[in-house]
Amino acid sequence: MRYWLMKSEPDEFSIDDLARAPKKSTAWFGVRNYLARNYMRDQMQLGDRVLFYHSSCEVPGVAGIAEVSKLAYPDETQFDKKSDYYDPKATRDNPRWVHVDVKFVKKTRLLPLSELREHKQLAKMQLLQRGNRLSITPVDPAEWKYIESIL
DNA sequence: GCCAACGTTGGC
DNA sequence: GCCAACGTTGGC
Repeated sequence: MRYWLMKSEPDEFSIDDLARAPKKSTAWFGVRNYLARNYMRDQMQLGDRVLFYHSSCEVPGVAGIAEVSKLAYPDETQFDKKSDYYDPKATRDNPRWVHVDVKFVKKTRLLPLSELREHKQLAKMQLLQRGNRLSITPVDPAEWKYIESIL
């Protein structure tokens, strides 16, 4: 089992939205970065644990825990001309973008980015590296364990 | 709203 | 295949 961090803008979709969603799960649609896509497509397994991270908001940080509940499959929004995520180069025969489903596990206290940065045990987290913009990053098992201990 | 960092695009 | 220009992300 692997561990991940996935960013979502809470104005768009928050941990509370996930808790309220049908079956408490959602398709993680809209990822348009190849590395993030490849993590979902090639590495995510059912039951993998996910730090649900709120980004681009007043206090960015970890807001809850989720798990991978469905393996990668094509992202419907790439075919939808009305969608912000429409990709004219994607076809149903040759889809370019896939995503997993994630399911609510629990809401946690908000663990702010600023606090994550204070812990030297987390200094190597990919999220905290300079210039990191990737919306999906792997989390080291030791980092995961440490974060659980301070949540 | 600013801007650093980084990914993507497209001309050559 | 290089790389400048451009667009996007996301913290501040």
